[in-house]
Amino acid sequence: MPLEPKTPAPTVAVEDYAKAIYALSHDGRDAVATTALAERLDVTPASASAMVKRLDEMGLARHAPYHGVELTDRGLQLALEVIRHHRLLELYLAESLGVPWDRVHDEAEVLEHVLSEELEELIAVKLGDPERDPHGDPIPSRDLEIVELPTDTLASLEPGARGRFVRISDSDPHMLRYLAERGIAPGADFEIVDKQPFGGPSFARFGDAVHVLGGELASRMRVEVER
Amino acid sequence: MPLEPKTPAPTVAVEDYAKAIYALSHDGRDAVATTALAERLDVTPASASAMVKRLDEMGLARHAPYHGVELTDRGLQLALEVIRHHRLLELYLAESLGVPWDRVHDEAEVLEHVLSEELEELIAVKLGDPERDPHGDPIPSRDLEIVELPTDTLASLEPGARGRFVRISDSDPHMLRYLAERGIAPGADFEIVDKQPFGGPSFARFGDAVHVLGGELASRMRVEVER
DNA sequence: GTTCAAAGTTAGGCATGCCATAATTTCGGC
DNA sequence: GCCGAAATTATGGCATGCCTAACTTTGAAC
Repeated sequence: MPLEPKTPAPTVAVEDYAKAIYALSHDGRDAVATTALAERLDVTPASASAMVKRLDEMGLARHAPYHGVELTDRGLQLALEVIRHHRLLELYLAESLGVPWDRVHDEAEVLEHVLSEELEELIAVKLGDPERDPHGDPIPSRDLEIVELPTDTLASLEPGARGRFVRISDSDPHMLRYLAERGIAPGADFEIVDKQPFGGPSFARFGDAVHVLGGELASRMRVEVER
Repeated sequence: MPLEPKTPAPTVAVEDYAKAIYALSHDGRDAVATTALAERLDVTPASASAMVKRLDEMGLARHAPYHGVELTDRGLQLALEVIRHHRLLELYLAESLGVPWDRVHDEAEVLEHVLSEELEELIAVKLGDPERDPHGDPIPSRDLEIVELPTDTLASLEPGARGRFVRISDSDPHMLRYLAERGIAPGADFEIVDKQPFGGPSFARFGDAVHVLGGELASRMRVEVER
């Protein structure tokens, strides 16, 4: 029996690079600058350059020197697989184990790289093949399809606007805790009551209470606007 | 603020060595031979020797050259912590996610090294601070106490003996699957019906059915004998 | 006590993986 | 065509953990 040219299992670093490229390519497929990648992963551009070269050799990315990286189909698959792991884990940890909303990200960040396909499947089934994680991020389906809905930021809305808060980046625990403490979670409907200009806070009514949402926070909160 | 002389997090290999030393020292504290360690971990004696030296330098073991290794208190703690992770995970995977009995070991083997203390705690609480894993192995308590009950092997019993099957090593999936298929699990009461000499099979009645248990299997099944 | 095999150790290397600094090249707008 | 920014290469370091080969120690047999 001839030995297959077995692909070695991707390392954690490789998976992180694939995820980062995916995220920076606007969840799609345009080219990503080495420097942007380096910054996001907190390494020097030289290191990122070297890794990108490796991803290319591994067939996970196409690297046009001086012109950025793109994921290949296989690279995209890898990225989506890891993201599926991450988001399923986030939801699972929150729902089944009661890990606080603002803590699930860090746990998932580690576990995503070691989750077996078998466990992934059991978790997905147990959760009923969910489509979004606790932060409102879409979970790639079993066959790695993902639907990224275009959204607005809450900060962009003027007083009188109504909508639904649908999503927020999972990477800033402080913002998450702040929102969690106030009972604001993806899925909540709101109405903009007031807004200060120049990056100032928005005042939004969620249920009965009006909350003050600082400019930075408001610009991270993704919303669907009621038309 | 002066920097603490922070101990670097133990690597997976270090944790595995600590576990192996613990297991080979008869769940206790006598010295373990380098070669035995090497064999169990499937490395050469030279490699084991080098690693043992490192454990010593890390303060996890005491290595008396040519006279074996023992775990220090810290090493023992580390081993028990990892074992607690492993066994809690085994039970959790089996109970909460429905991972088959004969598969939980391999999954736990990976996850034990990355489980955070927070998750460990949530799992322990969710399971109600269990004392045994699905194979009947005792789970170290929160403060890392562990009670290893002395047991006999089923193979050592003569016809007429009655007892309870309490434990079997988790590391051989084939045996586990064999038992699982026959509905034999730790906790089951049995009676020895017949036994062939010279490592031959034992015939044991579990419930209504009499099962044939080959010599090797029977000698791995730990039992409490009814007095 | 000497001897000798087994057990154990050291010496020296190798492979992987990932990062860094420094020096150089390329790009693209002006 | 020049120039600064972006990116790349060239080199090297460090951690891990394994191996083989050669040596040392131990302890039991005699």
